[in-house]
Amino acid sequence: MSTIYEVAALAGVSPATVSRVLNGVNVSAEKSRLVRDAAGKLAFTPNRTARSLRKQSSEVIALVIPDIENPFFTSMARGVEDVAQAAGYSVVLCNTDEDPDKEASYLSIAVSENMAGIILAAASDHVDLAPLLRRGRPVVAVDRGPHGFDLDAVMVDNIAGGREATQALYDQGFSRIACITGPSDVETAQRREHGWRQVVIANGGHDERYLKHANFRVDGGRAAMDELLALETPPDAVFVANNLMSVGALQVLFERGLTTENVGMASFGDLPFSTLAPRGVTIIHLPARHLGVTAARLLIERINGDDQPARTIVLRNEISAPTSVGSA
Amino acid sequence: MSTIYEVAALAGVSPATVSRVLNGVNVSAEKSRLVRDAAGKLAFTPNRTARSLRKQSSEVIALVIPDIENPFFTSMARGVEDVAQAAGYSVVLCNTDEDPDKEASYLSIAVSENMAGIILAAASDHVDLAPLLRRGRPVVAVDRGPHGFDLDAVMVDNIAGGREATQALYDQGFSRIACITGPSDVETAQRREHGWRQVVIANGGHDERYLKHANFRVDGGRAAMDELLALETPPDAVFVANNLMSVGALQVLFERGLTTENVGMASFGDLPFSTLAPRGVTIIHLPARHLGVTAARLLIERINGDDQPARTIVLRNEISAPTSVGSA
DNA sequence: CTTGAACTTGAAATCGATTTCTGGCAATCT
DNA sequence: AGATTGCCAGAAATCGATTTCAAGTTCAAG
Repeated sequence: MSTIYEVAALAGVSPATVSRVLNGVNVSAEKSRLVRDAAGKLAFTPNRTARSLRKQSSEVIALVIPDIENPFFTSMARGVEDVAQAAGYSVVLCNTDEDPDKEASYLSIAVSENMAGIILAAASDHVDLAPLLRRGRPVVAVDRGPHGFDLDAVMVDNIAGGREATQALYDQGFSRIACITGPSDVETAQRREHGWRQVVIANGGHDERYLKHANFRVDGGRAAMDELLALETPPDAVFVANNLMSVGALQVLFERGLTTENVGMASFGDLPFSTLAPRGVTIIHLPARHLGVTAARLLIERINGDDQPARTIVLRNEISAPTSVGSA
Repeated sequence: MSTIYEVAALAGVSPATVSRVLNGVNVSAEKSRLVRDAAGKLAFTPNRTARSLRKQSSEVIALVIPDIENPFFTSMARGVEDVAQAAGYSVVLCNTDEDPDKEASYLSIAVSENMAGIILAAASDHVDLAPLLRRGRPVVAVDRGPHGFDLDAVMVDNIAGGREATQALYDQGFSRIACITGPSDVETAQRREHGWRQVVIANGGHDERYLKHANFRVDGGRAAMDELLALETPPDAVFVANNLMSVGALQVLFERGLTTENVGMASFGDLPFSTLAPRGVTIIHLPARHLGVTAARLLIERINGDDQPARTIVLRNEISAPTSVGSA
């Protein structure tokens, strides 16, 4: 690998001039050509580490997500990537596994690697962003809010979604509606549950035994559904607060020979590869890709020096009723 | 953010000593304590960019994959991450979208960011790894082979898998067996097709119109299935060479009111969230996570200086017959 | 003809760590 | 006692780019 010094030597100019040519600063046409020729001949690629050390910033943005195996987040990642790529940034994906320690570690790496900015779907309520912000690194919160920090955020309306989903189940004729939500210290879990609670209370159907907390994964959905069905008076419908738990809940249903006509279901978030999914499930569709696109746009604006007050953007969810229930 | 110089000043020692304490080199207990105290007081984190510039290497490994939205690859990523994490490395995920240019760009970034090593599921047959290898950066090929380079590789047996899947369809009583495979310049696509071809020829059922190339995604599977069903004499079964295309093919089937009893199906690779998937599909299960784990182990051995000749590890696939067809 | 504004260019400082080189000091061996 | 070995720690060089500073040119205005 060649350095700027070797290019300079071959072109017969100073390293400073080579740097200027590379960065498009005023240089005479002739020297510019000399440098380009030399660089081509040596297959020169500037060392990003050195550049980043000097400039105190790199063209990399970090996307920190809690579960890389959840299609919701990979879809979001795609959105981020497409925007970032077009703006000349590369994206590194950091998977925290909902673990605050892993999250802290990745954030600290982001600082010490001089990354240009961070898009964060926070694992914990208690992230410490102070070191990042002190260094002037822009951070955009996505999916999960900016816990006490003054940040741009891109969200969906979790409470409204929880309400709509629950109401839809009542509208379909169910009356004992349970809720399987995520870990109690995760904001999205709290809010979706909150939406459910509002509606069941309004309908006089509130029963605290119908509320289950689980991890946001398939096995969590399974376990919670098992518990619900084991109750003395099991619910006749369930609002499940994320896509993967819905998969788990459906598995349990089918394994017991039940269908969504016996036990109604509404899922917050599209079932992954949903065309393989059973009909009869009400879905709150989340604009996953669009969340990513929007977050990336905001971040890049901030990187480019925009310093207006922090914005929170709430994207709309769409609800789709099940196709067969009601018609059959 | 504080630097090693500030820590040195506060501790009353030289920067060199601070560095030595951080790296566990011989330093007297007393100075060591002074340095630790000072570092703690300043919340000092070493600047990775500077370290990496000097050491000519970082603790980051790049995982380059063609499709981040494919659960096969994210599952592999999880495997890589777990091993890397435990060994003190962080993993950055690079999504090439099967685009050789994006791939080349990410590989070049990997070099110029001094990354410790690369795990590559190559998009194209014609990757140029020479610059990487010249710099002594270890590269491990995963899922797709090392095209002409002398690399460690971790693979599954694509030809055997194609054969088994096709044979299973014959065994289930189907006779006109089509193949939906990936892009013709992707090695895994070629080999899975090759396995299919061997078996259909052996059974005297070869018909070139039954071979379709598509991209490795859901829409590719849809398009190919549409074309197959539009043939004068459509096939009565299909071997689909990857998981996402199987999803697409199944969609088309169901939309036309057909089932896997009318048109048999075998999928190379688990259907994503397969418990939602229809029964009646023969599956070649791929050890996705294990591929990642193995690749990461090999890579870390190389990073640590192992220089035995290149190894190729082939992991076993398992086939599972459909549960309902044949029993029903 | 002089002055200075505008533009190129190179030398050298800089980013923040690691590492080599070297000197000082104490312990060990003749 | 004198020579040798070994350890510790500071000064300075180093990684490879960018950027500041200052010098040298050219050209137009006064």
